[in-house]
Amino acid sequence: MYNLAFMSAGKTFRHGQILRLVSGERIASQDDLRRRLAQQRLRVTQATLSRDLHELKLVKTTEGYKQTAAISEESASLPPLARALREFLLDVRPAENMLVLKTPPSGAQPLAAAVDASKFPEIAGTIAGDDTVLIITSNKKTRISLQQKIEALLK
Amino acid sequence: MYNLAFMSAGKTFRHGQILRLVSGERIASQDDLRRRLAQQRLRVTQATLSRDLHELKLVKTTEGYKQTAAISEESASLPPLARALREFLLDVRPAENMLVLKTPPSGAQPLAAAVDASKFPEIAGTIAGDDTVLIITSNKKTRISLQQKIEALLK
DNA sequence: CAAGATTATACATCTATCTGCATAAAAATA
DNA sequence: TATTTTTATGCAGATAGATGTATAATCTTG
Repeated sequence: MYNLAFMSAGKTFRHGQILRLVSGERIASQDDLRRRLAQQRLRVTQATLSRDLHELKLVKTTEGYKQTAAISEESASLPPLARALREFLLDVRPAENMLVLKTPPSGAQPLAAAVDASKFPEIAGTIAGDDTVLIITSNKKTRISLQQKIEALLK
Repeated sequence: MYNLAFMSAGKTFRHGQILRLVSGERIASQDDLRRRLAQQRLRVTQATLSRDLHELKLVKTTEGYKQTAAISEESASLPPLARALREFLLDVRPAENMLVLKTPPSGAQPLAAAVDASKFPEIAGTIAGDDTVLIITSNKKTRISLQQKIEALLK
């Protein structure tokens, strides 16, 4: 069965198609976009597209919806830190003025990105491998402060 | 020993704590595990732990719940640490609660994998670049202890 | 084998996410 | 400004995942 509103191709795929469409042609309105997507059997309502465009940080220009060139790559859509922690964090290991976060394989980079984006004043820098994120703080006290904040996000 | 008083969180973090617990002590039953987790504020029922252990592919042995043979084989397929050290280690550089291992180009990743597999209790985490492995320990004393063990393996 | 201990699971609940519908809010246009 | 077009959002229903309860199934031990 295809797309009966709920179990369809999924939001992620739709987002990809939206990005493809807006980069290739002039999409003048959300209803325009709705019609173009419907042509490839992606049937959703304008309300959903309003939310999609917001999540994708697309803005309306005279050339139709476009990515904000400057911001397009990075800050586009990092999940909030609490979310990343819930998804990736396996263990927290304090070590003097550092904090080691353990993740499943391949989890360290996305978690580190979320940590970086949160811009904690305690953090001097982070380094991530495959399953390990190393957070460096200026001293032990700041590490404790940071650790408390991170632990608070887990509940 | 790492974290003492910890928080309640999602399934991922609980899984990480379960792995940490079973690798460090004998967990004889699911109720045992439940009690140990409860000590760090992770309160779940035996039913949930039954599901967790299945997802983590932990099996009950006379030594308590442990990783399966499949994963044991994988870690067994890694060269023993002593061998990796002899093959790759160029220099050992202590730095407070850290130990920096220098290797020839491309030597850091395999050496770090061997270090990880050895599961030293002193190690909070490791991060490897191309010719440098950074090992984080909880404090200077544990770093000294680890350093002695590693240097002993070189003889 | 029987009794107790341990583990697995069917079912219901709770929560989070996604979506459509209806409509409010805002923007564009006449 | 009034009307029309476009976009945003409150609300409710659907779905999926996680978990507790109760209980069934299995294992251990005497």
